[in-house]
Amino acid sequence: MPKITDITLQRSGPAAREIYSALRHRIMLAELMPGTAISEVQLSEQLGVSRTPVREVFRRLADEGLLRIVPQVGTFVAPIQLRAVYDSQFVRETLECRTIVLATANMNVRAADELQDLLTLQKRAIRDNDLERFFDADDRMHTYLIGLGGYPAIWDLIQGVKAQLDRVRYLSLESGDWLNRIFEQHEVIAARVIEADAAGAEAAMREHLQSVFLTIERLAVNKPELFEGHLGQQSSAKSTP
Amino acid sequence: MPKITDITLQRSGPAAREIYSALRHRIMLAELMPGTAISEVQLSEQLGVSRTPVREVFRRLADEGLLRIVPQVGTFVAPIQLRAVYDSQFVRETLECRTIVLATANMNVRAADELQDLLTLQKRAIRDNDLERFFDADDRMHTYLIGLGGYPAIWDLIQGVKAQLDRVRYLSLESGDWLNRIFEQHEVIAARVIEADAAGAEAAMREHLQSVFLTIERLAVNKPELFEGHLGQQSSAKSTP
DNA sequence: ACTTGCTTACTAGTATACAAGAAGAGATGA
DNA sequence: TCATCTCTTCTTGTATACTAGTAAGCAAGT
Repeated sequence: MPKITDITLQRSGPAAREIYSALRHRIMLAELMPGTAISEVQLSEQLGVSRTPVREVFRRLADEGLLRIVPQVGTFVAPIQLRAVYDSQFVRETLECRTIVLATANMNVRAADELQDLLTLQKRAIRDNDLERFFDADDRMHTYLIGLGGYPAIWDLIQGVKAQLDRVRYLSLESGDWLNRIFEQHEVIAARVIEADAAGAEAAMREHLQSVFLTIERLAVNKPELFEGHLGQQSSAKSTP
Repeated sequence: MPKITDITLQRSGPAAREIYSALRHRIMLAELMPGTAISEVQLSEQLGVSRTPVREVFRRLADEGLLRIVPQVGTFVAPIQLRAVYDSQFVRETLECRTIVLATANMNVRAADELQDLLTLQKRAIRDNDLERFFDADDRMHTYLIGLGGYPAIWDLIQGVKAQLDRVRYLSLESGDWLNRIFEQHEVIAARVIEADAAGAEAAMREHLQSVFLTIERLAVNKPELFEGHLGQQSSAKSTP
């Protein structure tokens, strides 16, 4: 006769985790625009759970700067603060430019193959014009390079600050042209790392990150309504559809 | 006849925030040792509130890596992972060495006065042998230098990763000797920044942060029982006193 | 027509109740 | 004496009820 502990295979699963991923995804892809009001009750009913797990998710997203909780008033998708975007860029550039120097020191054949594979993934995503898949492969390449530098956990930290950057990236709807340019930069970075050219790799990485940042800055000028203080008056706030 | 809203002067205040600060403080100062079990019910009764706010605090501290929540088993003060300490050191050194270069470019008379004042605070804390006050003044100096670099928000990020470092610092019970050495390093850093010597300031900062790290590494060797995987079996776990 | 005051509907914060699982104590059997 | 099973008691996860505060809508008075 099996012990009770043996049956614990089909766990109901942490509902909160699912909700977190889903909601975060919707915010990142701007399916939920900045300023949009989100009700705990409404969302919990929509998902068929109670307020408690939804509430925990709200708290976490608020800590990440993606939601803004106003006591006794409501919860809103946070506006994109240009200040935070600049800070994110600074942190990311500083850390990645340092780690890639370390990465060149740990170079080997297997790593070269891995980088080649990641480049191939990106090329295919561009061919299929699949923005989300390209960003995913992009992330994986940066992740791998950071791990190669010897501090894989740094990526989690970058992931956190990168959230504000990525929100704008998705909004900017970068065209195939830009994707190709990003891909070419990735190729240069990979080449420099593979040939263990520390200074060259660092320069290539810095140029790459800064050029991505420029497209973001451009959007900030073209669509200023998405940024800064478009909260406080939630005049244009709409409920979740 | 007064409105109902007029009587609402004595607000109870956000209980969760208070609990967060208090509990975090107790963990940081190692009043609660790694591995210690903390019960939601027990703490909520002790504080005279319900489980809900306590639960939110637990979640946040778990996200920061200070608590470890094991479903259906318990919540424990997280062990200090040497890996995380190394990562923290790397991030902090990388970011602060970059920001201090920027700080030298923004130097002015008022900033020099401020740095002098902060050094005075530290000297007095050492004289009074007040470790906590010294660490506080220490933090304020680093905060100011980062702000002077033009990215004040970066400090919040460093604060987050620094948590793991500070836990060890408090545990190491640095003596007056060490405090004096740290103070001297601060003096050198301030001097280099004031005379706008970017390279010198960066070097001084790097040496400073690495020397602090060395004392931490030393403790990790001397008291290995506080580190790594001392959870899972909470054999030595005690309840909150 | 406009202002003032109150009612109402909605919000997040908190408290409490219930459910599910894990671990240890103790009984029961060999 | 030792192993095994069961039950009690703990834990966190979830659901629901209640409190307090905000803001907008409505109605009465000017």
